[in-house]
Amino acid sequence: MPELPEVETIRRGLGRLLPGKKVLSAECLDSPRSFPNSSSEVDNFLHGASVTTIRRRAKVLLIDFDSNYTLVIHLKMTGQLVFVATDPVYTSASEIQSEASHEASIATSSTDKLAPRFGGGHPTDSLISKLPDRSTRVIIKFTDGSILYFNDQRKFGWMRLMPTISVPEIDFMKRVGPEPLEDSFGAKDFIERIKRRKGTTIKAAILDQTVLAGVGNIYADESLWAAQIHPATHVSDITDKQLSQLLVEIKKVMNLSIAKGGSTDRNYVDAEGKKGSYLQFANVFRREGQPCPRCGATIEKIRVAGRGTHVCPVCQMIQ
DNA sequence: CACTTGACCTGTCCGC
DNA sequence: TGCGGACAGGTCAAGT
Repeated sequence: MPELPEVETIRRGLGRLLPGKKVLSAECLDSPRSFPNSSSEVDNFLHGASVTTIRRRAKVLLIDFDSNYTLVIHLKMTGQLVFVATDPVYTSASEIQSEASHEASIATSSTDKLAPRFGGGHPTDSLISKLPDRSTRVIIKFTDGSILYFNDQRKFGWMRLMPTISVPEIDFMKRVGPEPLEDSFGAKDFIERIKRRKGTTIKAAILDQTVLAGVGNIYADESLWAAQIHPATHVSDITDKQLSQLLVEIKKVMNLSIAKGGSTDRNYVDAEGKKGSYLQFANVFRREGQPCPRCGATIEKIRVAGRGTHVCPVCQMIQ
């Protein structure tokens, strides 16, 4: 769930909302799991610090403070970061809620199967007014009365406060591959990296974060469909030309998703509590039993690389 | 060493 | 209607 396009959407939202805000307090409701820093670290480097910039690397969000500390956040599958402007600008929160409601009604009108839902089925507009809820893990309050909620149903997500200068030293940061949307990342580099995983399937290879950053299950299935490559194809059986096309499709699919505010499958929302609409444009993901938009064959759901995998059995032929 | 599987969690959905 | 169990997937640790 949050994959690169979702995390990027959140980054852009928080980038509009947070810079300049000064932290009043930070509270972890399931301490220390979701936010294991010591209270002295939080007191010394978060309380009273102001947000400078919001960055993203792979699926990791980075909130920098003028204390030269950074909140490193991984949302894993069900994590949310939702910003709520309470008093003194209560009206702006209301505007956000009505926008979210509008978008949710559009999304719901597409197909029942894809109608995004939230927890127990609450519409998005009720989310903000009901926070905190039982999925809330961390509450960060700012001096102007606004609040940032870190929610995570499944408790896989986490945040850590650490010196900004130490962020690149995190194991994950050292190992993670290049950003697929960087212009400087091209076919040659992609092909070479994929071929390091020649003993496995192409889906496992593009899901490997050390090969390429940010691809998760949704965009793996969608880009492989677009490139007409069966997800279970062994890397050694794919031509350079096909890999080159696959990179084109990965970039296309991710850019489209960012433009649509990401994918809301079950509970992803952006920084303002809004759902993403990309799944309305998905060709295979969660569309098993429906006709392939390209050839009309019935889309199947199979298991590849330990994941539920959506594939057209006709036009994504194993080579 | 390369690769695969299981664990971490909780809410939802399906079948009995 | 209630309940058990399968399933969802990002990442790391453990197993093959």
